[in-house]
Amino acid sequence: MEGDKKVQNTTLWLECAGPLVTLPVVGSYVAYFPQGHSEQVAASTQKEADMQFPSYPNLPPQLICQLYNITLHADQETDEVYAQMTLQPVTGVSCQQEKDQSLMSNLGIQTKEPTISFSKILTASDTSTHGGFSIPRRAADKVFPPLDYTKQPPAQEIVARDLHNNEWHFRHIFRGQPRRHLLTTGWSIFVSSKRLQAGDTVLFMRDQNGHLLLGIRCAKRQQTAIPSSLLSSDSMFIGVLAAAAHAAATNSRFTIFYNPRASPSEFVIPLVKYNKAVFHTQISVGMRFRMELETEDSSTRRYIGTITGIGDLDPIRWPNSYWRSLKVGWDESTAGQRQRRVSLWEIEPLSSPFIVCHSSSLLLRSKRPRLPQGLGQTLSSEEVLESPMKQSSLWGRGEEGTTDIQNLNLQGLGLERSMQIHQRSDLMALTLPSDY
Amino acid sequence: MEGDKKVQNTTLWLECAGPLVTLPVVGSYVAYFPQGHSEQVAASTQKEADMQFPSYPNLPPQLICQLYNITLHADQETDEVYAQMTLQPVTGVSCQQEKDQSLMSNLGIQTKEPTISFSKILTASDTSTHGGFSIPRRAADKVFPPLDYTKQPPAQEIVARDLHNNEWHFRHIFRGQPRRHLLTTGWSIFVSSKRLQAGDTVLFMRDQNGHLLLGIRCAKRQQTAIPSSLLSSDSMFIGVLAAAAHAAATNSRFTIFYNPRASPSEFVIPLVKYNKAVFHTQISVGMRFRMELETEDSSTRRYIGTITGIGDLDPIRWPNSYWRSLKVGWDESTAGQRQRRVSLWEIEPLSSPFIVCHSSSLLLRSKRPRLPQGLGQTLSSEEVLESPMKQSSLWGRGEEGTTDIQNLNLQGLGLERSMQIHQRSDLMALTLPSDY
DNA sequence: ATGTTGGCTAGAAGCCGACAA
DNA sequence: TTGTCGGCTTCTAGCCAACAT
Repeated sequence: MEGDKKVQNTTLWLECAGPLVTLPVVGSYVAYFPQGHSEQVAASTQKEADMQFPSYPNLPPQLICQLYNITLHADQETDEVYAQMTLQPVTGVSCQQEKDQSLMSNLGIQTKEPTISFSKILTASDTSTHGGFSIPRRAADKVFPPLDYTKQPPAQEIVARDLHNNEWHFRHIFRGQPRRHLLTTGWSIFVSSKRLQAGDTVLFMRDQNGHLLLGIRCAKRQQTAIPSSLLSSDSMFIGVLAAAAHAAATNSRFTIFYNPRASPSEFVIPLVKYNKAVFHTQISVGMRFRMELETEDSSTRRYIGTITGIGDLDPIRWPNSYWRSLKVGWDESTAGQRQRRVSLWEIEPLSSPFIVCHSSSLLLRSKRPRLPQGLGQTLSSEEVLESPMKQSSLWGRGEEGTTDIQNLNLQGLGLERSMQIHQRSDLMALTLPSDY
Repeated sequence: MEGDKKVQNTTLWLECAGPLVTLPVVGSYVAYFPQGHSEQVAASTQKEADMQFPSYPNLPPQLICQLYNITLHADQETDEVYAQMTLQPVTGVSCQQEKDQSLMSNLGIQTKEPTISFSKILTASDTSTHGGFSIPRRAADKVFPPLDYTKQPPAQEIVARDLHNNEWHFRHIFRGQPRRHLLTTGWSIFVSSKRLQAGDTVLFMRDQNGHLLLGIRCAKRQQTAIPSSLLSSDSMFIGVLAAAAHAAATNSRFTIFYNPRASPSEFVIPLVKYNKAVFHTQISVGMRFRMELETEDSSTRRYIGTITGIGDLDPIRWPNSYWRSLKVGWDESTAGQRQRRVSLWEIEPLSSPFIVCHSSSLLLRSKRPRLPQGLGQTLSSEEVLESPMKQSSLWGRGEEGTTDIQNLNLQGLGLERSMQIHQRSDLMALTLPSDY
C-alpha cells in the first residue's frame, strides 16, 4: 500500500512539521496526554468533545509509557506530515533509568547539523498558470548548485525529491531585468500536483550528500476539517480514550497518530521534560515567562506573558491534570490568536528557574500512595495540589471550568522550603532538595 | 462548514448508493450489528481487526435501536455517499409497535415513483482530453429535454446539479455520421473536477420538476484505503464498539456513519426484516436460495446458491450472532468474488418460505431470560442454537472459525412442529404457531 | 530584491466527421 | 449504435522582459 509507506528522510519531515516540533526517541519514556490527543481529534474534526464519556478508571490524565516504535509518514494526497507512535504503558520508571534518559535524549529526535534550507510563502504569481517560481536571491545561493554564469542565460536542471521520494524536475534559470533566479519548466506541474495555493509554503533543503529535497506546508486556513465519513467524532473521541485505557489496563501497547500541523499542542512529551517542568520548576500566579511560538513565516519567536491562573482545564473529567493547567496572558496586544492556556513544559520562567538535584528523586506507581513520614517540611499532596483546585469553583469566573487565582502559589500554601510533593492517583513523585 | 452540509436529494443519493441500498426511516426500529460496523472500518482502512479487544458485556451482537435521525451526505472531495444515523438503543419493543412498523415501512426509505434515469460506465474516450461524452441513444431520449431537430445541428444547453447542489453546464449536440448524442463543452471540466477515470460510472436523472441531476459512482478499484492519519485502526475498531456499548449501557444515543460503497454489507437492518428472517424463516444446510447482487453495470441480478453451513462467524468475540451466520456456495463458477458468508435477511429461500403468524410473538429484553415452561414441544435455546456451535471445533475445517454442518437443521434437532425458540444473552423472542 | 503584467508562442484541449466494431 | 482516431481549430499554459514597489 502506497499510503502506508514510511517517510525515509527524518530531516525533511521535521522541516515540514515546523520548527517547534520534537519527537521522542525509541525506547525513551514519555508522558501521553489523552486530553491532548482528544484536542487533536477535535481540531481535525472541528467538533468539540461535548458528549458524555464513559469513565476509564485505568486512564490517568498523563499515562507514562515507553516509546516502542515511531514511524514518520506523509499523507499521499496532501503531503501532510504525521507520526505513528506505538506506546507501551509502564508501571514504574526507576531513578537510574530516568537519569540515563536525561543524559541520552533530553529533547528527543533532532538533527544536530544545521540544515541548509529555505522556505517561501507562495505568492499569487508563484501559483498562477501564467509563470514560474521566483526564487529568493539568498535562498538560491544557499541551497541550489551554483550556476555557470558564463553561459547566457545561466541555467541548469534541478532535481529534488519530496517526502514520498518522488522526483521533481525543474528548470532553474537566472534571467530578467533586473536579473533574478527563477524555476520555470516543471514548476506548474508541481504546483498543480500538490494543489498549492498562494499562502502555502514550499521548502527546499540540501541533505548531507548534496541532494535536494523539497516539501510543502499548507496554510492553516486550508484545514477544512475533512468530515471523516467513516467514524463519528463521538466514536473517535471514545476510541482514543478506550484504546489508551485498554492498553493501560492490560499493559499492552497502543498506537496513536500525532499530526503536528493539525494538533494544537504535542501530547506525547519526553518524561524527563515533563518531570522537570512539573516537579522541578516553581510556578506561581503572576510569574512572568516566555514561550517560543511559530511565526507566520515558519521561523520561531519568543513571546512574553504572565501566568494568571493555575487549575484544571477540565476539573470534571480530568481532575489533577497538568495538561494546559496554566492560564496565561500575553504582553503584546496582537496576541488575540495565541493560546490562553498552556502546559508547564511549554514555558520558560523568566525568574531564574528553581532546579533541585535529581539525586533523591523517586518515581513510583501505587494505587494508594503512602507518603513517607519524617521528611521534615512535607505537605500532603492534597494540600499542595488539590486544595486550590477544589476551591476553584468558589473563586472562578467560571470560564473553561477553572479560575484565576490571584496571589496564590505553592509557597503561599505553606511550602516554605524548596520542597514539593506532588501526587496523582497512580503516580507519585517525591522531590527532596539535597543541598539547597 | 461545507463538508457537513446535508444532501437534499434523497433520490439522487440512493441512485448513487446503488440499487440494493435501503435506508430505514426515522422512528423505526432497527438491529445494529457491531460486527458489520467493524467490517466497514476494516474495508475502509484495509486493516483487519486483529488486536485483542476489551469486552463489552452490554453490547450484544445485535443491538436493537430506534432510528432517531438520519441524514444523507456526500464527501466533498470524492462525492462518495454516506449516511449519518443516530440510534437510540431500546429496551423493549412491543408486539403492537412492531406490527405497526411492519405495515408502515417494511423496507425502509424508498422512492416509489420509478425514477427517470440512466447510468453509463465511462469509456476511455469519454474521459480523455480529446473529446466529449457519448450519450447512449435511449438515455438521451429518456432523460434529456428533446432537441429541436429542425436546427442544424440540433443542440441545447444542459444544466444539471450534483449531490452538493452545484450546477454543471454542458452542451448537448446531435451530430456525426452516423448521428449521435454528445456532451461537448463543459464535459471535460466535470471529468477533471470529479477526477473521473474510465470505468467510473456517471449517472443522470430527472426529478419531479423536470430538473436534471447527476451523480457519479467510482469503480471499486479506486478504494485506495486512505490511511486515516488521524486515528489508528485499532482506535477506530475500539471506538466503534465502545461508543455502541456506552450508548447501550447508558441508554443514550450514538451516531454512526454508513458508507454503502465501502461497506461489504448493511449493518443497520429494519427490525421487522431482521425478525422475519431470523424467527420466521426456516433455514437448513443444503437449502437452496437466491440473493440479489449488484452487477458490474449497476443493475441487479439474482444468483442462486446453497447453504453449506450454519454457525458463528466469530465464535469467540461474537457468539450467537446472526451476522453472516450462513456459509454458502454459489452455483455459477464465476462466483469467485462473491461473499462466502451471508446473513439470513439477505437471502430468499427457494423452497417455499415458512411463515408463522405474528399474533403471539413476543420480544422482550432480560438479562437472564427464563424460558417459559409447559409450552409443549419446546427446546432450550442452548440446544437449538448453541449446541451445534459448541461442537463446531470438532467438525469444522477450521476456516473462518466455523464449520460446514452437513445434514443438520433445526428440525433434525427435534423441533418437530413449527416452533422455534431463539435466545440471545439479552434479547429473547418467542414465536408460537397459532393455527399452523 | 521581487511581485505583477502584457506580449508572444508552442502545445494541449477540444470540436468535427470518418471509420470500424 | 457507439468507441476510437486523424484532422483541424481554439485557447490556455507558460516563457520572456518591462515595469512597479
